[in-house]
Amino acid sequence: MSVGIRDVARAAGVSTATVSRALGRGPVSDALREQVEAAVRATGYRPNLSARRLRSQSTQTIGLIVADIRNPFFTAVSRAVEDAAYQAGMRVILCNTDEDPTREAMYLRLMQEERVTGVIFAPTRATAKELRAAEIDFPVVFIDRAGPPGAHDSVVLDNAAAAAALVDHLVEQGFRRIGGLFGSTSSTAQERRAGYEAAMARHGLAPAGRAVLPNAAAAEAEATRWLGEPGRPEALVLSNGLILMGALRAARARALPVPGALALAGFDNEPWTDLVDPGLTVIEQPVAEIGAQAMRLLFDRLKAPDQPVRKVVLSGRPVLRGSTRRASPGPDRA
Amino acid sequence: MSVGIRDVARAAGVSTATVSRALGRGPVSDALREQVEAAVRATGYRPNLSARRLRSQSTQTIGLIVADIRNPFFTAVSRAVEDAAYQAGMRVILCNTDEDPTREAMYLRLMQEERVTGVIFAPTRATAKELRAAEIDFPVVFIDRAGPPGAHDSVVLDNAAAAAALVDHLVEQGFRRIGGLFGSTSSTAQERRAGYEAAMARHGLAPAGRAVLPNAAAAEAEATRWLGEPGRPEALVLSNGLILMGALRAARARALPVPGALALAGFDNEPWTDLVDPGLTVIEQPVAEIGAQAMRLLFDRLKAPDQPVRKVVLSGRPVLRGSTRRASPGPDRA
DNA sequence: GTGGCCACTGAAAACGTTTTCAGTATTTGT
DNA sequence: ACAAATACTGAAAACGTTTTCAGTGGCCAC
Repeated sequence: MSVGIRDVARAAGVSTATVSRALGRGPVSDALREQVEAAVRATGYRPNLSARRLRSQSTQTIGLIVADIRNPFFTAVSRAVEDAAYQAGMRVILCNTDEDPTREAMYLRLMQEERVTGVIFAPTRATAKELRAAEIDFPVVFIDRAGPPGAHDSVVLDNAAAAAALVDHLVEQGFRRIGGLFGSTSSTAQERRAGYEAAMARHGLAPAGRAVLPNAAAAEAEATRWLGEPGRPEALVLSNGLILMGALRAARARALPVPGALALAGFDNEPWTDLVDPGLTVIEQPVAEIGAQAMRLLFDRLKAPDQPVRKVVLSGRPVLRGSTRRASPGPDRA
Repeated sequence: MSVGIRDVARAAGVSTATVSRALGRGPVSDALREQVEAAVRATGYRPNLSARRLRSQSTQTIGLIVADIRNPFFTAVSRAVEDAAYQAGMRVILCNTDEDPTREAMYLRLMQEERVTGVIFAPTRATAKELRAAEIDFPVVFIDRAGPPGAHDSVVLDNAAAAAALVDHLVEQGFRRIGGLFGSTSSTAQERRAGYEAAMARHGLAPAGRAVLPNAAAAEAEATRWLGEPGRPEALVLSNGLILMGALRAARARALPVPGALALAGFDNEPWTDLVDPGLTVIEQPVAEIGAQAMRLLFDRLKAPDQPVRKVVLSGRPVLRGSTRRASPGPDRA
């Protein structure tokens, strides 16, 4: 049926071992190597990767486990990861957890069965906390979100600083009643909330943070509710692109002019954020860099399994747009 | 080192064959099945999928080859495909071709080596044309784009009708000098262009279509150039979401009010298209349905390899928004 | 009581490679 | 010129499963 290495060996008049070596990097004379290559062309041979993986005990496969590939942040990161992986001759298995710890556990088990070389993982807080390196047979690099210090390599944003930068900017623009809407499932959202609260405190303002499921629908619902309450915030900090979108929809639904009645500042410099009117002030994350760094951490870990755990912290870049423009001429400098 | 089926067999006091059957669906007595399950728990056994695939000659893996996962259309489709695949106990290998036939060929070869069960593929025109079923060992379902009739199963939009609907709408709104910007690499963009030209002809209008690489940057550059020319169009039809975004940026760059000086109508009802001002008129594609249908076609084909080739044609849903609102009070009804 | 069937089980082969091991021919060192 | 190292090669083992094949024992029908 399918042509195997035996057929190539027969066609080339050599042993299967020689064919294997000619295709790999074993020592083979130039003459035989050419014979083998000719035989490969003649037979149309394609190696069977399942067999190769089994015998060589090296799957050349990495798992990429994220919340939802439809979140543009993860889309971009995944593209970067895949590019790096294919370039290194590895495959990627992509899994969407929808922020569900049960599915996370299921996919981690699947990764075990796949005998993956390593995993890049954006875990929920629940899983990040309990995932001990001892339970799994492959290195894990946390991405976007970190676990307890020292457990796994990770590449994250300086979330607290980024959130604080947004608050500082809002305060500087004259806003005072600044609320925050943060994802409920990730450590990253928590850090952003902490950064927000610290900055508010530093300015002598009362923080008002709320947690929502990190998707646009939940964020819109919560924001719409909030904006209907008395004493509603005059500015909002939103902990990711989906929540930012939800908040913008809520402002539209409540017919609140931005930034006149409500200023918005969020995360993720998605392509549409400068197309809306006004443009949205956001923290731009270095998405490609995050993916590439994660792969680098993973490769380094594979090369040196016992080196100390590393945490790469990248900085966000504030992109200031109209959604946070000064509310009033800002007189209260005294 | 790692615990294998032999260890489980030893722990359970049975043969490896019995373990395999107990875990699969072979006939095993209840007593032994329980022993095996206990042994699995005790040893922490996880089957090795590489070995399983090799022996069973069934990889339970499908390839998904698209232009770029960062195109929201493909993002959404891929999520649907992956959900269906995992639900059926299959893995997905995702590949980005960037519309490059060389990369397409490379990934198709990779799919051969993976011995995938099937492939879902959004090919460039070049590859779609030359990909004969004889050359490959697995069924292929074309998605979003079709090849020559009868070669492969496919699920596509009724592109010509959708593009014509946009033209009809624009004409009805009083626009006459309607241009079109279409992707240069896919059969789908070509069909949309054909639909556009047919509709223009039907209305007695002169078509003015141009082709660009289907990405936002290229589209913006071309549109900006076009809008600077004398006799520039007063409306544009854009063949996908990226090109639509590029055109909107071009309008902004040229400071042309939409729809006052330029109406825009495009494809892909992405979340941001109703957040910009004015909202963008688009054809909404049933993205989840496309992914699900592709999987269904693939499974059907696997069950009945010799059934006639099928082509599923889905309809787009026009979503009319402000970007195509009547230019003038539309007096010329006579 | 015996033949036949059924339900279950284990030994061993098989999947398609890579890798080990042992060997041969050739080259190098002295 | 000879020992030793080097460069290459093939036979066979190994990777961890599933599947085939050949039972074994129990049960039923006669």
